[in-house]
Amino acid sequence: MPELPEVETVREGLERLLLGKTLASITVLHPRAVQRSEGGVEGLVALHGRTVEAVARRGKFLWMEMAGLALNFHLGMSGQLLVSSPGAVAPPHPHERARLRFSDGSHLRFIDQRTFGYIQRSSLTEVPDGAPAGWGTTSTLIPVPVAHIGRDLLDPALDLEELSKRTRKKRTEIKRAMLDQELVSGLGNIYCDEALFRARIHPRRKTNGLSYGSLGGLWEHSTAVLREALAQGGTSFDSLYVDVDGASGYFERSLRAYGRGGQACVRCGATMKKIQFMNRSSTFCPICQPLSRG
DNA sequence: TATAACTCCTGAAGGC
DNA sequence: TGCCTTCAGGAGTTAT
Repeated sequence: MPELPEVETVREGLERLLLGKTLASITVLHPRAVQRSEGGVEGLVALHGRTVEAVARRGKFLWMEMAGLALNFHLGMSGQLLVSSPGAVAPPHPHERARLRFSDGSHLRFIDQRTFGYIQRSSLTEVPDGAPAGWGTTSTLIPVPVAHIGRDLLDPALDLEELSKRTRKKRTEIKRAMLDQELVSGLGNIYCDEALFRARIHPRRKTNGLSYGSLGGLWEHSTAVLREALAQGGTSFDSLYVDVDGASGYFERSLRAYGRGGQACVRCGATMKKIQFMNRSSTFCPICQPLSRG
Protein backbone atom coordinates (compact mmCIF):
# COMPACT_ATOMS: atom_id res chain seq x y z
CA MET A 1 0.00 0.00 0.00
CA PRO A 2 1.44 3.40 -0.90
CA GLU A 3 2.23 5.39 2.24
CA LEU A 4 4.58 8.33 2.67
CA PRO A 5 7.88 6.54 1.76
CA GLU A 6 6.28 4.98 -1.32
CA VAL A 7 4.74 8.28 -2.42
CA GLU A 8 8.03 10.12 -1.88
CA THR A 9 9.81 7.50 -4.01
CA VAL A 10 7.25 8.12 -6.75
CA ARG A 11 7.58 11.90 -6.34
CA GLU A 12 11.36 11.73 -6.79
CA GLY A 13 10.87 9.71 -9.95
CA LEU A 14 8.33 12.11 -11.39
CA GLU A 15 10.56 15.08 -10.58
CA ARG A 16 13.56 13.39 -12.22
CA LEU A 17 11.69 12.42 -15.38
CA LEU A 18 8.99 15.05 -15.92
CA LEU A 19 10.12 18.37 -14.41
CA GLY A 20 10.15 21.11 -17.06
CA LYS A 21 8.15 19.06 -19.57
CA THR A 22 4.95 20.33 -21.15
CA LEU A 23 1.69 18.41 -20.94
CA ALA A 24 0.36 17.65 -24.41
CA SER A 25 -2.75 15.59 -23.63
CA ILE A 26 -4.64 13.64 -20.99
CA THR A 27 -6.68 10.55 -21.85
CA VAL A 28 -9.15 9.42 -19.19
CA LEU A 29 -9.88 5.69 -19.31
CA HIS A 30 -12.02 5.35 -16.16
CA PRO A 31 -14.41 8.10 -14.96
CA ARG A 32 -13.94 7.29 -11.28
CA ALA A 33 -10.26 8.25 -11.54
CA VAL A 34 -11.17 11.90 -12.26
CA GLN A 35 -14.57 12.28 -10.56
CA ARG A 36 -13.12 14.68 -7.94
CA SER A 37 -11.40 16.89 -10.50
CA GLU A 38 -12.45 20.55 -10.90
CA GLY A 39 -14.44 20.73 -14.11
CA GLY A 40 -14.25 16.99 -14.76
CA VAL A 41 -12.48 15.82 -17.91
CA GLU A 42 -12.80 19.27 -19.51
CA GLY A 43 -11.03 20.82 -16.54
CA LEU A 44 -8.11 18.48 -17.10
CA VAL A 45 -7.97 19.39 -20.77
CA ALA A 46 -7.39 23.00 -19.66
CA LEU A 47 -3.98 21.86 -18.40
CA HIS A 48 -2.81 21.06 -21.93
CA GLY A 49 0.14 23.21 -22.89
CA ARG A 50 1.20 23.88 -19.28
CA THR A 51 4.67 23.04 -18.01
CA VAL A 52 5.50 21.01 -14.89
CA GLU A 53 7.13 23.63 -12.64
CA ALA A 54 7.49 21.45 -9.54
CA VAL A 55 6.51 18.02 -8.26
CA ALA A 56 5.49 18.37 -4.63
CA ARG A 57 4.18 16.16 -1.86
CA ARG A 58 2.53 16.49 1.52
CA GLY A 59 1.90 13.19 3.27
CA LYS A 60 0.42 10.84 0.69
CA PHE A 61 -0.80 13.65 -1.57
CA LEU A 62 1.24 14.46 -4.69
CA TRP A 63 0.82 17.40 -7.01
CA MET A 64 2.41 19.03 -10.02
CA GLU A 65 2.51 22.83 -10.06
CA MET A 66 1.45 23.97 -13.53
CA ALA A 67 1.27 27.74 -14.08
CA GLY A 68 -1.11 28.67 -11.28
CA LEU A 69 -3.00 25.39 -11.24
CA ALA A 70 -2.26 22.02 -9.67
CA LEU A 71 -2.55 18.50 -11.01
CA ASN A 72 -3.03 16.33 -7.93
CA PHE A 73 -2.51 12.60 -7.55
CA HIS A 74 -3.55 10.23 -4.78
CA LEU A 75 -2.54 6.60 -5.14
CA GLY A 76 -5.18 5.22 -2.78
CA MET A 77 -4.47 1.58 -2.02
CA SER A 78 -3.15 0.33 -5.30
CA GLY A 79 -2.28 3.30 -7.51
CA GLN A 80 0.87 3.36 -9.62
CA LEU A 81 2.37 6.14 -11.72
CA LEU A 82 4.59 4.72 -14.46
CA VAL A 83 6.67 6.86 -16.78
CA SER A 84 7.53 5.67 -20.28
CA SER A 85 10.50 7.18 -22.12
CA PRO A 86 9.94 9.14 -25.34
CA GLY A 87 9.40 6.70 -28.16
CA ALA A 88 8.89 3.69 -25.88
CA VAL A 89 5.64 1.78 -26.42
CA ALA A 90 3.95 1.12 -23.07
CA PRO A 91 2.22 -2.27 -23.04
CA PRO A 92 -1.56 -2.22 -22.44
CA HIS A 93 -2.57 -2.66 -18.81
CA PRO A 94 -6.05 -3.84 -17.71
CA HIS A 95 -6.13 -1.34 -14.82
CA GLU A 96 -4.84 1.72 -16.63
CA ARG A 97 -7.18 4.60 -15.59
CA ALA A 98 -5.56 7.58 -17.30
CA ARG A 99 -2.63 8.46 -19.53
CA LEU A 100 -0.77 11.75 -19.77
CA ARG A 101 1.34 12.49 -22.84
CA PHE A 102 4.08 15.09 -22.74
CA SER A 103 5.37 17.15 -25.65
CA ASP A 104 8.69 15.24 -25.80
CA GLY A 105 6.80 11.98 -26.36
CA SER A 106 7.08 10.54 -22.84
CA HIS A 107 3.98 9.15 -21.13
CA LEU A 108 2.75 9.02 -17.55
CA ARG A 109 0.31 6.18 -16.95
CA PHE A 110 -1.97 6.04 -13.91
CA ILE A 111 -2.69 2.41 -13.08
CA ASP A 112 -4.99 1.52 -10.19
CA GLN A 113 -6.46 -1.90 -9.56
CA ARG A 114 -8.83 -1.01 -6.70
CA THR A 115 -9.77 2.45 -7.98
CA PHE A 116 -9.35 4.24 -4.66
CA GLY A 117 -6.80 6.57 -6.21
CA TYR A 118 -7.53 9.59 -8.38
CA ILE A 119 -6.19 12.40 -10.53
CA GLN A 120 -7.53 15.87 -9.91
CA ARG A 121 -7.07 19.37 -11.27
CA SER A 122 -7.44 22.07 -8.65
CA SER A 123 -6.76 25.66 -7.70
CA LEU A 124 -4.00 26.69 -5.29
CA THR A 125 -4.29 28.57 -2.01
CA GLU A 126 -1.78 30.13 0.38
CA VAL A 127 -0.64 28.04 3.38
CA PRO A 128 -1.39 29.74 6.73
CA ASP A 129 2.07 29.31 8.30
CA GLY A 130 4.10 30.79 5.44
CA ALA A 131 6.48 27.80 5.11
CA PRO A 132 6.91 25.86 1.84
CA ALA A 133 3.70 23.93 1.20
CA GLY A 134 5.35 20.53 0.99
CA TRP A 135 8.32 18.41 0.02
CA GLY A 136 9.73 19.24 -3.41
CA THR A 137 8.55 22.85 -3.62
CA THR A 138 9.61 26.26 -2.33
CA SER A 139 6.17 27.69 -3.01
CA THR A 140 3.76 28.55 -0.19
CA LEU A 141 0.82 27.70 -2.45
CA ILE A 142 -0.94 24.40 -1.85
CA PRO A 143 -3.77 22.70 -3.78
CA VAL A 144 -7.11 23.56 -2.20
CA PRO A 145 -8.10 19.87 -1.66
CA VAL A 146 -4.80 19.28 0.20
CA ALA A 147 -4.92 22.42 2.34
CA HIS A 148 -6.67 20.68 5.25
CA ILE A 149 -4.00 17.93 5.41
CA GLY A 150 -1.47 18.26 8.22
CA ARG A 151 2.26 18.48 7.61
CA ASP A 152 4.03 15.12 7.59
CA LEU A 153 6.76 13.82 9.87
CA LEU A 154 9.53 14.40 7.31
CA ASP A 155 8.49 18.03 6.79
CA PRO A 156 11.07 20.39 8.37
CA ALA A 157 8.28 22.88 9.09
CA LEU A 158 6.45 20.43 11.36
CA ASP A 159 6.46 21.47 15.03
CA LEU A 160 6.66 18.23 17.05
CA GLU A 161 5.83 19.86 20.37
CA GLU A 162 2.74 21.43 18.88
CA LEU A 163 1.83 18.07 17.35
CA SER A 164 2.03 16.37 20.76
CA LYS A 165 -0.14 19.10 22.29
CA ARG A 166 -2.80 18.69 19.60
CA THR A 167 -2.62 14.89 19.95
CA ARG A 168 -3.20 15.04 23.70
CA LYS A 169 -6.17 17.35 23.20
CA LYS A 170 -7.94 14.69 21.14
CA ARG A 171 -10.03 12.30 23.16
CA THR A 172 -9.50 9.20 21.08
CA GLU A 173 -7.23 6.18 20.68
CA ILE A 174 -3.64 6.78 19.63
CA LYS A 175 -3.73 4.72 16.45
CA ARG A 176 -6.90 6.48 15.33
CA ALA A 177 -5.12 9.80 15.90
CA MET A 178 -2.03 8.66 13.99
CA LEU A 179 -4.20 7.76 11.00
CA ASP A 180 -5.93 11.15 11.12
CA GLN A 181 -4.28 12.92 8.16
CA GLU A 182 -5.43 16.31 9.42
CA LEU A 183 -3.39 15.87 12.60
CA VAL A 184 -0.25 14.52 10.95
CA SER A 185 -0.09 13.13 7.43
CA GLY A 186 1.69 10.28 5.74
CA LEU A 187 1.14 7.48 8.25
CA GLY A 188 -0.92 4.50 7.14
CA ASN A 189 -1.71 1.18 8.75
CA ILE A 190 1.69 -0.42 8.12
CA TYR A 191 3.91 2.29 9.58
CA CYS A 192 1.50 2.98 12.46
CA ASP A 193 1.84 -0.62 13.61
CA GLU A 194 5.63 -0.46 13.27
CA ALA A 195 5.98 2.85 15.13
CA LEU A 196 3.65 1.79 17.96
CA PHE A 197 5.61 -1.47 18.32
CA ARG A 198 8.91 0.41 18.54
CA ALA A 199 7.45 2.88 21.04
CA ARG A 200 5.85 0.03 23.06
CA ILE A 201 2.43 1.69 22.96
CA HIS A 202 -0.84 -0.25 22.60
CA PRO A 203 -2.82 0.98 19.56
CA ARG A 204 -5.93 1.57 21.69
CA ARG A 205 -4.25 3.70 24.38
CA LYS A 206 -6.09 7.00 24.85
CA THR A 207 -4.21 10.01 23.52
CA ASN A 208 -4.97 12.13 26.60
CA GLY A 209 -3.57 9.35 28.79
CA LEU A 210 -0.13 9.46 27.15
CA SER A 211 2.62 11.68 28.56
CA TYR A 212 4.41 14.24 26.41
CA GLY A 213 7.49 12.04 26.78
CA SER A 214 5.65 9.01 25.38
CA LEU A 215 4.22 11.02 22.51
CA GLY A 216 7.59 12.57 21.71
CA GLY A 217 9.11 9.11 21.61
CA LEU A 218 6.30 7.85 19.41
CA TRP A 219 6.81 10.62 16.85
CA GLU A 220 10.58 10.00 16.89
CA HIS A 221 10.01 6.29 16.21
CA SER A 222 7.45 7.11 13.52
CA THR A 223 9.91 9.43 11.79
CA ALA A 224 12.67 6.81 12.00
CA VAL A 225 10.42 4.14 10.49
CA LEU A 226 9.51 6.43 7.60
CA ARG A 227 13.15 7.38 6.97
CA GLU A 228 14.28 3.74 6.99
CA ALA A 229 11.46 2.72 4.65
CA LEU A 230 12.24 5.61 2.33
CA ALA A 231 15.90 4.56 2.19
CA GLN A 232 14.77 1.12 1.03
CA GLY A 233 12.30 2.40 -1.56
CA GLY A 234 9.19 1.64 0.49
CA THR A 235 7.32 -1.53 1.37
CA SER A 236 6.09 -3.98 -1.24
CA PHE A 237 3.84 -6.96 -0.68
CA ASP A 238 2.99 -7.65 -4.28
CA SER A 239 2.89 -5.90 -7.62
CA LEU A 240 0.48 -3.24 -6.29
CA TYR A 241 3.23 -0.84 -5.33
CA VAL A 242 6.11 0.05 -7.64
CA ASP A 243 8.05 3.23 -8.40
CA VAL A 244 7.85 5.15 -11.69
CA ASP A 245 10.25 2.65 -13.27
CA GLY A 246 8.17 -0.33 -12.11
CA ALA A 247 10.60 -1.45 -9.36
CA SER A 248 9.53 -2.66 -5.89
CA GLY A 249 10.81 -1.57 -2.45
CA TYR A 250 12.43 -3.73 0.21
CA PHE A 251 11.21 -2.46 3.61
CA GLU A 252 8.82 -5.43 3.94
CA ARG A 253 11.83 -7.45 5.11
CA SER A 254 12.28 -5.04 8.02
CA LEU A 255 8.71 -5.17 9.33
CA ARG A 256 8.52 -6.34 12.94
CA ALA A 257 4.81 -5.86 13.70
CA TYR A 258 2.58 -5.39 10.65
CA GLY A 259 1.29 -8.68 9.29
CA ARG A 260 2.94 -10.77 12.05
CA GLY A 261 -0.20 -11.73 13.97
CA GLY A 262 0.18 -15.20 15.55
CA GLN A 263 3.98 -15.10 15.21
CA ALA A 264 6.51 -14.67 18.03
CA CYS A 265 7.43 -11.13 19.06
CA VAL A 266 11.03 -10.42 17.99
CA ARG A 267 11.59 -8.66 21.34
CA CYS A 268 10.04 -10.89 24.02
CA GLY A 269 8.86 -14.03 22.20
CA ALA A 270 5.18 -13.60 23.14
CA THR A 271 2.58 -14.32 20.46
CA MET A 272 1.75 -11.20 18.46
CA LYS A 273 -1.95 -10.35 18.54
CA LYS A 274 -4.05 -9.20 15.63
CA ILE A 275 -7.27 -7.27 16.22
CA GLN A 276 -9.82 -5.55 14.01
CA PHE A 277 -9.78 -1.80 14.47
CA MET A 278 -11.31 0.92 12.30
CA ASN A 279 -12.23 -1.61 9.62
CA ARG A 280 -8.60 -2.70 9.32
CA SER A 281 -6.16 -5.01 11.01
CA SER A 282 -3.89 -3.98 13.86
CA THR A 283 -0.98 -6.11 15.04
CA PHE A 284 0.83 -5.62 18.35
CA CYS A 285 2.61 -7.49 21.14
CA PRO A 286 0.35 -7.85 24.22
CA ILE A 287 3.41 -8.00 26.51
CA CYS A 288 5.57 -5.20 25.07
CA GLN A 289 2.55 -3.00 24.32
CA PRO A 290 0.18 -3.37 27.28
CA LEU A 291 -3.12 -1.51 27.20
CA SER A 292 -2.68 -0.42 30.81
CA ARG A 293 0.33 -0.23 33.08
CA GLY A 294 0.96 -3.42 35.01
C1' DT B 1 -17.90 20.61 16.85
C1' DA B 2 -15.64 16.28 17.50
C1' DT B 3 -15.64 11.57 16.96
C1' DA B 4 -17.05 7.14 14.99
C1' DA B 5 -18.96 4.34 11.48
C1' DC B 6 -19.89 3.53 6.84
C1' DT B 7 -18.82 3.34 1.96
C1' DC B 8 -16.43 2.87 -2.27
C1' DC B 9 -13.71 -1.02 -5.05
C1' DT B 10 -11.09 -5.23 -7.01
C1' DG B 11 -8.58 -9.40 -6.94
C1' DA B 12 -6.20 -12.90 -4.23
C1' DA B 13 -6.86 -16.55 -1.13
C1' DG B 14 -9.30 -19.99 1.22
C1' DG B 15 -13.27 -23.03 2.04
C1' DC B 16 -16.57 -26.06 0.27
C1' DT C 1 -13.10 -27.01 -11.29
C1' DG C 2 -16.01 -23.42 -10.01
C1' DC C 3 -18.58 -20.71 -6.92
C1' DC C 4 -18.89 -18.06 -2.75
C1' DT C 5 -17.04 -15.52 1.13
C1' DT C 6 -13.52 -12.99 3.38
C1' DC C 7 -9.90 -9.82 3.52
C1' DA C 8 -6.97 -5.82 2.47
C1' DG C 9 -7.46 -0.24 3.61
C1' DG C 10 -7.30 5.63 2.33
C1' DA C 11 -10.15 9.13 2.75
C1' DG C 12 -14.57 11.36 1.92
C1' DT C 13 -19.31 11.24 3.53
C1' DT C 14 -22.78 10.47 6.85
C1' DA C 15 -24.40 9.59 11.49
C1' DT C 16 -24.16 10.26 16.39
